[in-house]
Amino acid sequence: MKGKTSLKDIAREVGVSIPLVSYVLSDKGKENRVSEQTAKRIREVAKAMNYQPNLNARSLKTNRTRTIGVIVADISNPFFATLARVIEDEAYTRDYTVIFGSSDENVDKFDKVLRFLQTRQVDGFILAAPEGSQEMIRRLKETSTPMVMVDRYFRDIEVAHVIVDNYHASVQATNYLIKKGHDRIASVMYDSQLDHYADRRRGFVAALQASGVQDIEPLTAKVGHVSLKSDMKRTISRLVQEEEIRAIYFQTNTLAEEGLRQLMNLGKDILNQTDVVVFDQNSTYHFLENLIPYIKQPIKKMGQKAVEILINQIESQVAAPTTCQFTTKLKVGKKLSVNG
Amino acid sequence: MKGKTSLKDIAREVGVSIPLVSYVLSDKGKENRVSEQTAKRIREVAKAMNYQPNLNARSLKTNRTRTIGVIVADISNPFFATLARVIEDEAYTRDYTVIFGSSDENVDKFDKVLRFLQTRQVDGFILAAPEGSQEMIRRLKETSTPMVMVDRYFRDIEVAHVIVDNYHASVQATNYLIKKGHDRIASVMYDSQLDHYADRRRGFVAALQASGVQDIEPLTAKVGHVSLKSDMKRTISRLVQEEEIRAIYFQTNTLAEEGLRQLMNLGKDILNQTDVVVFDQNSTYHFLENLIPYIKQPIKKMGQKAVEILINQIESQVAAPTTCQFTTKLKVGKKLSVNG
DNA sequence: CCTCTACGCTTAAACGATTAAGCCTAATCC
DNA sequence: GGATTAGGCTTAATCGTTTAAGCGTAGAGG
Repeated sequence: MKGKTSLKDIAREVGVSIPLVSYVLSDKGKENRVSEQTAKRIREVAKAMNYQPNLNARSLKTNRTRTIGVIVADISNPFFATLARVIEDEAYTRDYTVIFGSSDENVDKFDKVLRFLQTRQVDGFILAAPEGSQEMIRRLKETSTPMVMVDRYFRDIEVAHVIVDNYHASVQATNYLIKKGHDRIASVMYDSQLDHYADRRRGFVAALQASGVQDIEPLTAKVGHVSLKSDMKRTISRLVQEEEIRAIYFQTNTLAEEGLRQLMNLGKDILNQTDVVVFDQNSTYHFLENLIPYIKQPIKKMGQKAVEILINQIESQVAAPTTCQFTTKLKVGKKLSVNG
Repeated sequence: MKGKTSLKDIAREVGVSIPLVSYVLSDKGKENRVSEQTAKRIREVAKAMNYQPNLNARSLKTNRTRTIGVIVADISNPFFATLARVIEDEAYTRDYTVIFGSSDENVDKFDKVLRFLQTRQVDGFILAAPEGSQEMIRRLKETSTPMVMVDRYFRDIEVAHVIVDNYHASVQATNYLIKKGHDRIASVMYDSQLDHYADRRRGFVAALQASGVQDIEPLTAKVGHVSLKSDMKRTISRLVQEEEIRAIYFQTNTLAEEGLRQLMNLGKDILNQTDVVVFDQNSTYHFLENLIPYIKQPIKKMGQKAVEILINQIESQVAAPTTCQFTTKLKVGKKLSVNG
């Protein structure tokens, strides 16, 4: 990356001062009364020398980097990978750069990445915050750092966020299983205090209660993030073998992925007998789309909206937190009988 | 992001000059004979004021940003998402930041992203270059920009790269199908000039020839990137229905995903009768891992190695292109008969 | 003929950091 | 006791860019 040409080089070549070159190349020639002749010459030389502005240097002066920091749970998780792609595209078209970080749902790591990105002078954040990160979000808010929360939010902190209507999504999912004739429906969720999970849980409970189910506790199962595999194994075994449940609503795609694996382990008969609904599609069962109904989130719109809101905050000091809640769709394909 | 504290603020607070603060906070106090007393005071104040260095400003002086640019085909593709995650982790532990960009296998977009990242003063690149990008790679090489190519490489440009032994991987995959008793084996690949695809093709051809197959042309099928869906539909129809082939080796995961979908469309009987091998695992059939044998690439090692090589180049001007070729494994699970 | 304005440019200062060089005082050396 | 050295700091320059302010010259206006 050596021998990059700077304004100085161009100025020397053309025989003018540095600011003049700066004016011309940032299209402020007119306001600064640069003669068209000189301007033309400067542009020519700049092109010939393949001038690329040093955005870091510019940032120093302008105090704006046109860079946004995005922290998600795990960039290799399909949901976040897709979201990341959308954010990247949207940001690039607006001439912003994106720096990603993964928190692994861990507060300390989240904090570390956050600070790291701040050190990089990002103009703002798009965050899928982990459980227990309220303090950091408050800290950001106090310093009026532009930010938008995605996927998650904290009910008691007023921050711009882009989410889906998790409550009604869960109602949709649960009702689907009810209408399929199941009277005993289980739901597997993460053991987490995050509000969007609580919303999903409430939706599930409400739908069951509306259908007359009373004793809901044994139908819900919580698994840990780090102990996912072992917890899921125990959970599926309990639900399917002990409780003999044949309808499960997995509240995230990672849960479904592991859950389906465990269902398979119990044999294809059980797998085929069990009706499953999943929150969020996942390419995991993409080519079996017909098989697993799923709650479809408008990821593309969510990502674009998040970028839009964030950049509005950054560029015009919009203080009022903008909130955006999208509705989901339950996608049900024709069930291709695997027993065919 | 306002009210950030700078060296100046600390200096004023402590009552010393800016450089003194700089020396202390960058652990160069000793060399510069700062008294332990002053140093202590500076550290205290820095902490109290929550000082975070402005890495952009530092970069301006040091001419190093500790940032690397990573351009892949599509960050939402599982292979690249996983690779991205590995690169991110490895970079973070080395105190480097990563900026990602997707090229969509499109040269113009690749060039655009490349220039964009250069503008951001990245110290070097990790690139999965698209077809036809030789010119840009050469340009980077001429300016001695540190870089490592991953997944792909150009046979005629000497650049550090981290790839797998594509030739032997293909031999493995093809031999697997041969050993399963198939005498007519097809392979679907992208219609691309990229050398790693050529290597895969050669492996396939060589394995077939070694087993005595002569007329290989009708057994190979090329599909386009943009016209993937329609091409695949036609291809699968030709191979499976006209040629009555029941063994297919898909040379990438995206090909397999679409190919399997098309196979499904032909009915589950055909899907079940057809033996498939895929280059690279994909969470698409992750929970059906038992079903589809795949060529496993050591993504984690590849990503780590790429970062390592790149940072070596950046930090010690290692000019000699380092090359790293990993071997793959054919992963075959027990075939779970889908027919029950 | 003197002043004013327009024009086309330059100088200067700043952003936040790094790094070389210099200055002053007090202690050490022979 | 004069020179040297060590210690503890400051000044100055610089990275590439932006932006405000200033400075000549020439033509217009009175």
